[in-house]
Amino acid sequence: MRFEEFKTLVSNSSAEIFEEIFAHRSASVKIKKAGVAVRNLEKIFDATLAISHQKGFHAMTLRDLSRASGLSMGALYSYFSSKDELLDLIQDQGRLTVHRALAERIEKIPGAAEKLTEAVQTHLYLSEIYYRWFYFSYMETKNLSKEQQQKAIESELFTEKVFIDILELGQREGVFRPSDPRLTAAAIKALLQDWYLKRWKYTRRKITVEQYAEFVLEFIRAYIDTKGVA
Amino acid sequence: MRFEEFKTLVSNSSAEIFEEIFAHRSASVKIKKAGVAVRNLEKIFDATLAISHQKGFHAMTLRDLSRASGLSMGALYSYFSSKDELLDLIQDQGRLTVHRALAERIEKIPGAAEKLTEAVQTHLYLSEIYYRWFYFSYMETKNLSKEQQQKAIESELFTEKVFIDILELGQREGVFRPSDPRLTAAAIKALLQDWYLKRWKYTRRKITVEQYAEFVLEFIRAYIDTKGVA
DNA sequence: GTCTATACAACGATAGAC
DNA sequence: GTCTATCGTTGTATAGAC
Repeated sequence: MRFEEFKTLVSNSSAEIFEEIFAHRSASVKIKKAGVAVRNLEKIFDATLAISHQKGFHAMTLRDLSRASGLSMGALYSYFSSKDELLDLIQDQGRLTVHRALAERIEKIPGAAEKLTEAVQTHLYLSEIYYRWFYFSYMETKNLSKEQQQKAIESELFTEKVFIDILELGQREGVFRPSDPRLTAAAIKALLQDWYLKRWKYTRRKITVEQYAEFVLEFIRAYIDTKGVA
Repeated sequence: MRFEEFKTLVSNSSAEIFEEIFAHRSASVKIKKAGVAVRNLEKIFDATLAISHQKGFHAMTLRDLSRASGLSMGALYSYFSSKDELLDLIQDQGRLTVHRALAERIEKIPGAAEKLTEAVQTHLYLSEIYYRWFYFSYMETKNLSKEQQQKAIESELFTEKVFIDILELGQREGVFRPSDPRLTAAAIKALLQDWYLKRWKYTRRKITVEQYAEFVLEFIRAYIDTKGVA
């Protein structure tokens, strides 16, 4: 699938995200009017991701956030009860969005080789669209509470499991040669994560996400395919 | 080379590190006696890396550092003039140590295939020994001054260049098949960095650094070698 | 629902005794 | 060379007017 096509698919469901936070976290969000709450939650999340991308969540002050979001300090506290809770809110929401998109797209596809292509593309395309969240999620893990850190670890292992399952299926099918699925899946994840962790490098070199996806797939296939490189 | 052998080679030159900081940065370090300064600089660096590993440099307070290093707040300021300068000090020192070790070991070796093995092993072994510094360096990049961020980018590109040169040499030699050296080098770096970024995962799975080095080399060779997998 | 004004704790940094 | 005591600032969070 082409990136442009994927993008329109995702952006259609993107508006629902903030309505979902509002519905799920009404305990924290003290605002009653859904319209107002949804609009401001989006402003707050965007501003938080933007500032944290520059200098990190911990270095972002609530005065920074107030300025960037256009809401006063007092108003901010109508949407979360502490700075740490804001961190949790963003993490939870991001994971929900990403896992859902990943799981939905892969289970439909039959055949290990085709699943692998789909999974790699979906992960890269998603991280291209939500790249600030992916970066944020990676870099702020150690600032989380123990409970939330556990969720982050589970999330890492969940994504890895998707690839382990595909690799094992392919070995049973005979299209992938025998190798340690866990080490290979870990390597695949490392290659996928480099796309958003080193975004400055790929942007500078004018590599598109489609070109990178193509390269990563060739790189992986050279190692796992039973036949040689095409 | 085996990791244990590498370790003894490096640890012999490891004691000189802090004497070198003391010599190079006497403008910041106000202490006159070399013996005292070297001993305390080591305590300060170790404590900073340990605390930052847990909760990040920005979240580490100087009271934390005082407690962990065993020096008072006042004494700390005899070794650096601000918290930001401490960050620079550690970054500079780490880069110096790593670049020197990397360059020294690779230029001696003839032949692209052998250079590649040596470079991968050296990078992984170094990051195993100085893993807290590697992790620190990666995660704290965006907390640096613009000037220091530039140095971090140059450092990333320097390491990558080592691999680009090896790949191009191998293509001229005819032992590596034609491919984009920059994309391949970026992928190699991603695999090397995963070792210290996801240390918890590999520790949990009881993967040793030698096993990981072996795996990474096989993974890379499958893509770049002219002949198939051995 | 949003604002301004403010409380209060914790921070980096320094002065001066020893 | 290191300590304790303290300064001024900045951070998160809240109270109460509108």
